[in-house]
Amino acid sequence: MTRLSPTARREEIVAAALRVATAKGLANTTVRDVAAEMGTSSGLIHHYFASMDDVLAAAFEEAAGADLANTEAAMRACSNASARLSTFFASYTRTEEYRAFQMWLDAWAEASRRPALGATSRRLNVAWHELIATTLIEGVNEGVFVCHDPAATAWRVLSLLDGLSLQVAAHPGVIERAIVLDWAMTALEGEVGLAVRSLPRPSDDEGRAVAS
Amino acid sequence: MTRLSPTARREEIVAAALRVATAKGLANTTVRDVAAEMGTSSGLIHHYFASMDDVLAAAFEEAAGADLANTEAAMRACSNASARLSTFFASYTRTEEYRAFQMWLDAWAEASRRPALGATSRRLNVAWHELIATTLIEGVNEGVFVCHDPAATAWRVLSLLDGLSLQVAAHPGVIERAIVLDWAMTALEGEVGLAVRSLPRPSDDEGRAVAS
DNA sequence: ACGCCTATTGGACATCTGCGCAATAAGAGA
DNA sequence: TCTCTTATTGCGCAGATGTCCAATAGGCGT
Repeated sequence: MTRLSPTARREEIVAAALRVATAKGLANTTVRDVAAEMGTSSGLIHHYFASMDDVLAAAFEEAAGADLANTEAAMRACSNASARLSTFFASYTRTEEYRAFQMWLDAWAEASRRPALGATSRRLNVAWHELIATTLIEGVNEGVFVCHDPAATAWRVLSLLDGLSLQVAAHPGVIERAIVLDWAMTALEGEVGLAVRSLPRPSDDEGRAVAS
Repeated sequence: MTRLSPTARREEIVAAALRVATAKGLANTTVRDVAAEMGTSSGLIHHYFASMDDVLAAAFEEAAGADLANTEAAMRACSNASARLSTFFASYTRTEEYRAFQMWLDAWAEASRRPALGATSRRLNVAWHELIATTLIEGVNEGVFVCHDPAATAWRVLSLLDGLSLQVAAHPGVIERAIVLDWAMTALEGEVGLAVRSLPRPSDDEGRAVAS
């Protein structure tokens, strides 16, 4: 259709791919889907991306990277490590649950088959881990957390959240989504020597208000 | 080729599908792959299964169901809850890591797209959960565990293992597979009020000897 | 030895997939 | 207004996929 600049077109392709992937999953997103979403020909996409793998990787990066950046920003606004952790949990479950966690499932499953998507998925997962690990170290330095191996604890917290969210997304009804946050925070409290429920739980109203 | 009885042929289809799925993932297993693996025509498969979804579900059930049964049997041979938990961890990481955890990744991702596979995946995940929850309750009754919500703790343990194993499978090198078991057991010890490292860690030699 | 049931064949069918390429046209600069 | 770069088209290609079906043949019971 209308002739766009390379950068603008590239961004629109990624945006369209993300819209399709959010609706039907990364693994089910095809070149023709994206072209139809944009209202252009399918050949156009290969003029900007060497392979579909690259398109999906860029779309995934767009979505998950934005979630990560939002969470990071929200945490930076907190004055202490405990508040940052609470914000992390609230932000994680908000973005991961209300948005499409199915995209993460697809990314993990496809990681071994699509190199670019796999590299992106890996990089983002590591970034999430470092976000937690950094906060744990800050908490230890503040004297409020007891944690002998922040990197290990961070992987456990992240993996626990992923594992629980995975059940919510793949097997609806097996775990009530509303309880995931509480369970994960309880586990972390045990890990860093806090009393159960000492980290304030964000209320459901709060979470829903921001998510809409 | 050789004419088999319906039950025998059905079993061979499932076995062949499992072999293919182990090699290249559930999501990448096609009717023709399975037929080629058996050395028969592809039409034969639809004489026994209404859809490919059913074939994959049966193959996944065969694999994951066997792992579950083996773990259950090994745990039943233990005399107390602590030993049963140690056996659970050893058995889980042995089967899940040395075998193809990729199959679980595919099952979770495909669960929303393939009804039969999704139902099987759900059922098996719930069964794993109940295995842990039951053992936790036994430990509480024995007076060795302190656990206010065994069902919640069981979901946390299982999800933590899934989340960690997921990283090992999807992003090789990000987490060393050898350390997953230790991390998960450490987390559980915190959950049930045991001292760190009080649950005996199965040695690597042990694990590798049984896995071969 | 014969007949019948059905396991098995082998390919047709319609659809989808990623990718590539020659042709077209839009728009910026001269 | 003309030219030239290149964004965009539209389709072709080769291969894959799930499903279905008429035809074949293997083997059990008579």
